[in-house]
Amino acid sequence: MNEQSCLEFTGLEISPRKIDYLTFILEKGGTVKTTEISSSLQVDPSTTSKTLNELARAGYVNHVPYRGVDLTELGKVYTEFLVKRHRILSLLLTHYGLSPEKACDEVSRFEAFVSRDAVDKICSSMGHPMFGVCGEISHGKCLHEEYLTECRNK
Amino acid sequence: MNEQSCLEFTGLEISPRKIDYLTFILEKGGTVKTTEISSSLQVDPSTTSKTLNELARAGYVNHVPYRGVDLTELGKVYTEFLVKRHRILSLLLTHYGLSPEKACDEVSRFEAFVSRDAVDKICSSMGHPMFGVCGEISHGKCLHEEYLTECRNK
DNA sequence: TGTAAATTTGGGCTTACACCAAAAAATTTT
DNA sequence: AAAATTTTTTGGTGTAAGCCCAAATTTACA
Repeated sequence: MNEQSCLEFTGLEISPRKIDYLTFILEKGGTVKTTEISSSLQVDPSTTSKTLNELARAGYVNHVPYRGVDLTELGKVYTEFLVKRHRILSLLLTHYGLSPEKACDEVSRFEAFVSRDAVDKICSSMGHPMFGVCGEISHGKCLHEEYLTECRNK
Repeated sequence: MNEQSCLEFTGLEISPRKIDYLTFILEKGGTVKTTEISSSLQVDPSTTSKTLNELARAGYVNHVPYRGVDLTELGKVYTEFLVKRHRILSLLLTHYGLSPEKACDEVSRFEAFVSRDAVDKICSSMGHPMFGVCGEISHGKCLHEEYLTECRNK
């Protein structure tokens, strides 16, 4: 995976449920076992096993059978975007009178269908906030030109 | 369908594609033929026929076989909400730097998963705007108490 | 009335997601 | 180290939402 990989996704590649898998793996960190994911997401281990294979085939995780998974470089970059998207959108909704909890729930339902492009626009329109309602917002390694320029001019 | 029917939905009842069917039927008005829907949504008539049956079973349309469909009272109220949601969310996104067209496209992808409750909060937080980027925003027959009170006090 | 057009039905395919049972691999226990 | 237990995977199934094609049905019209 090269350095431009962060520019090569729309944010619409992953289904809602796979977002849960990836963010769990990112938050847990390191190598994660099938059972840990299964009990966290409350699904049968066989379901986890199959989903992990799909995520591996798509290049987001390394899966060593019977051993566990960890994020690939693409997986890390991608999942950081997923987290950022979640936090930006949640923060946005709280600006319209939703409680942090409700905002989080609401966003979890639709975030998979919000493009990276839209998130970037919202993010810069909000002034690249550093904190959301459910954690720190990392602007990651994929800062877009506009923000880099802003930073340089500080 | 009684007068309270407008209070008995979450906004999450309908799949993305069915939204297209219902809004087309609302916009076309009156009784709509299978073929009209098919050519507008670019799907096989057999697909339309089956979807119409599902919408009829769910109570949103009256379907007279070989004749066409029209919205039930519930269908009208519900679809007016769908349109309002689309317009409120599109308007919202344009406030974050998205063009009207991009906002519309973006919203079309995720609107099905935004609850009525969230839409109501966003709507009142925006001051119940009357115009969106893709048409007039009707606040319909299901105005919530807060807005009714506001109106009474004007 | 008979043919053409519209519509529906039946069958099949895909994606996403889930479960269970059984096989396989790893781990733990004795 | 071998046996027993636990974890993980595989294979089979099922549901729900879409979609298409081909064939049957109904309507419309010439």
